[in-house]
Amino acid sequence: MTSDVTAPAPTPAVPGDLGWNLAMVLRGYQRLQEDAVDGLPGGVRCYHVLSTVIHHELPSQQAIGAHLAIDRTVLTYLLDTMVTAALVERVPDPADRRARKIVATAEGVAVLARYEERVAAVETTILGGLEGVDAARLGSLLGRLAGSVHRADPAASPCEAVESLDR
Amino acid sequence: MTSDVTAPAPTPAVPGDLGWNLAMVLRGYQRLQEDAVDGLPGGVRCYHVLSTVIHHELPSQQAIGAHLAIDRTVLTYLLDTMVTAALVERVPDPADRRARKIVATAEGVAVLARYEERVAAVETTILGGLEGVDAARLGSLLGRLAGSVHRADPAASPCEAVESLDR
DNA sequence: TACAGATCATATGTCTTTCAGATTATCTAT
DNA sequence: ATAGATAATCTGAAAGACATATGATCTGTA
Repeated sequence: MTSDVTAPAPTPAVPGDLGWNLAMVLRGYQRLQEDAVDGLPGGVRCYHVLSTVIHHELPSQQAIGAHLAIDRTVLTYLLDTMVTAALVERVPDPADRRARKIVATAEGVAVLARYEERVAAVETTILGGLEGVDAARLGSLLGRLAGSVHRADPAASPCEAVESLDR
Repeated sequence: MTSDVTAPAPTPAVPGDLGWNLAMVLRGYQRLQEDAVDGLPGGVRCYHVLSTVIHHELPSQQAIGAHLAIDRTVLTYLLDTMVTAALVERVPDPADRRARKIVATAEGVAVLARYEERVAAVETTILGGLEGVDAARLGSLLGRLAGSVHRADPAASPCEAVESLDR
């Protein structure tokens, strides 16, 4: 099997394989991630939210939910557990008192840093199925594709909020 | 600390981005696919099952369920709807009368052929965010990675059954 | 100012989906 | 022939997602 891919198989052999491959990889990734975030209240989603809060400073819960495709009603009680765990705080936005900005506590920042190492290890493990250069290539391609998908569907993520960090 | 491997950005900037990218692409894919399989009883999963039945001739429901990560109890009534729709039949395996081999009817084959065009179009659309060569490369890399993930976790898919087609 | 409509977070109830356990029939091995 | 394991099915309980309704607030308009 050579890896020159130009001519022979531009599309996977069977329609649907792309989805199967994506799902397979994502499933393996999530399984490892579940172990990696053990101890975090709220599980994987807590990690996602915490990471989002710290790395993209989104202005409202709604923006976070849209970014992660988490329903607002679900996000409410997910944040409850995170506030209880003292990872984040709900700060009323002075500019818009309906909205609450979610900010990480000092402990939240520390906790995220600790778990990011483990998640990074998970990614390394998953990508370990490919050689270094290919892994990097896949990451890059996937990132570009995700960006295009994200752009193609503004409904999934309100770009206003993300835009500032999107490039 | 140690994640600087070879190139400037082999790993996404933030741990978790890989998962976010995967989820984003998969979500976009599935959304399009849901429209594409409109009219198929049982939705996307029906397509998956039908495709699996026809392309990989697995010996039992259990093998199908493992391959697609569908719970056996769920598969039972999913197959019910497909049998009702005359897409597949449950054929008692003469070699093992506990097991039922799921075979597609002539109509099932025809229906799948029809929908495969639409799903292929979906994949083309999704991959349209990349240029041709890159799309092919991504497909190839993803396939290899999925294979490695699949092999790393024998629990998710009983390899006996799939092995013959897994090349 | 006053009002209407829209928006953010939350609370509540419904509804689908998932999952564990028990059941029946069958296979395998001793 | 008997015991234990396995394939499919059935049942009920638990979890999760989703739509809807509510209270507070913002925006625009007259």
